Amino acid sequence: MTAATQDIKKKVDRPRIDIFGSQPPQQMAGESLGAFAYRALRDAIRAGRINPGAHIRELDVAQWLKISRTPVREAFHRIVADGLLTNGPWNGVMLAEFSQQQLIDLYAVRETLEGAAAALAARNATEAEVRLLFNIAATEEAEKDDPDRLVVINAKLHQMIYRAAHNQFLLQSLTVVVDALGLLRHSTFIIPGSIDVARRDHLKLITAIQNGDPKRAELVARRHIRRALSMRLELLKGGK
Amino acid sequence: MTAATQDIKKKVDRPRIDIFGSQPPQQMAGESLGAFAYRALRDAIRAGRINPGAHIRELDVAQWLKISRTPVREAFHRIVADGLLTNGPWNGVMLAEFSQQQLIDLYAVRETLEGAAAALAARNATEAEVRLLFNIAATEEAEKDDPDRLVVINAKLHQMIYRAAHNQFLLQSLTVVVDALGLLRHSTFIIPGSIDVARRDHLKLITAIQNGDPKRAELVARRHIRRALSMRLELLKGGK
DNA sequence: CCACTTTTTTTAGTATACAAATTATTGGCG
DNA sequence: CGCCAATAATTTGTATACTAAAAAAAGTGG
Repeated sequence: MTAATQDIKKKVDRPRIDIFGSQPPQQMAGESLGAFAYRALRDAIRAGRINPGAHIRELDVAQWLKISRTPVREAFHRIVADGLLTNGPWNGVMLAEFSQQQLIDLYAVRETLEGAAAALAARNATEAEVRLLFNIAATEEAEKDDPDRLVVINAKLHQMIYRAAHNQFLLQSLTVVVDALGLLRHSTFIIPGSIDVARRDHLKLITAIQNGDPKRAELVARRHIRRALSMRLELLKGGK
Repeated sequence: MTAATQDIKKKVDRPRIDIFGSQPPQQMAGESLGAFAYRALRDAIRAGRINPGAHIRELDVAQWLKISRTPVREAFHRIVADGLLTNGPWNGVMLAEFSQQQLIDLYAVRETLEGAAAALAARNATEAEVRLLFNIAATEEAEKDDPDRLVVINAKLHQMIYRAAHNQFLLQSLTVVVDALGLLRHSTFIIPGSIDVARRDHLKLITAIQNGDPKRAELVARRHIRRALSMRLELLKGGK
């Protein structure tokens, strides 16, 4: 081991998670504590209440949720498997954070899978599903001035396309990738004009699906994701 | 809930796993018991020592490995996340088994991802990696009469291509899919002629990668997987 | 004041005891 | 004999106590 490596290993600081003053969610009926802890942690992560790189301690989470460590550990393992948590340089888990290269790689996988989903949706979507897609697109149009809400609608739209592909494994793989990307704090919708571009992409994509045109659907979907990546990178360049 | 559904739920038989008379593996140095249990279970699954659909009990596994239930549960959760174990119709886990449609879906995802991996490998593979690929192909040629060994070599070759793509997330997604397919008992190499076809595919694929031709690499890879699926389905038709 | 060692504290790993839920068994009753 | 209820046995879910390992803090000698 080189001296430099040792230095790195010694100098890592592991800020304690500060974010657990917030109200914990409540356990739903028929939900095991393990599932509850899993949901609570994922929600906290999605909501951006945990800093990337922070050391997340079993006991802190257990006390936050007022349960024992056992179900918390279960939740930890599941989320590590999801790729949202990762084993830190020390022993214990931390919130994953991605380098720029990792971001590019992640988007490459997403482009591939979204393309496949779009093509499959063009083949397999039912009429009802197509109608639902247009409904969501209409909502998007209606809410075009509320970026926060658009993020949710956008996620729902994509999720619906994955469903329309009628392939559970594709859905699963895509969910993993998209969840990982959900770790990124700021939405790209704050970039001027990006909202309109995305909306036009969505309409073209849904139309291709309606027409049963897999080739075109795949093309549009892939271009849509490539655009999303370039916007993401632009955000990064401009000081996070 | 319909009457039929109830019937199904009541009539499921849940054979106990019988397979645990075998010698358990040994814990490696520096390996936690949780990791040990994970490895032991995965090995048992890969080796086909567990029947699909059998109810796998925490206590049985714990006693088999002579450890407590706690690390066994950890292993269970991880393998469930991998998709190799699944929650049975009752409460508890069982070895996953796929319907024909699920098989087709799984291969569809694999085709997409393998195609992407091949294309990326054509772009990103280093000279050393290409050399290694040709080495493995040579081994394949040398061992062409030993189907059992070929299964291993084949897996190694594909794994090497995934690596050569230099995209950790693609590698991850592919590993999940390929592992799930590894649950299928019999290799398609027992089909006469399949070995030669596969070998030719591999050579074409590696050559395309060497030439830095992503388009062709993707095409060859996708065709290779489609062929693998049709052989798999043929096996299924012929009475498992 | 700094490098190094020792002690203390913290944290994750594991075992076990117990609770809750589910499944199997038994014993009636028509 | 078959169906249902009541009870017993099994199995998973959760909490807690303990162990081992790692990190932080406090000493110690230069």
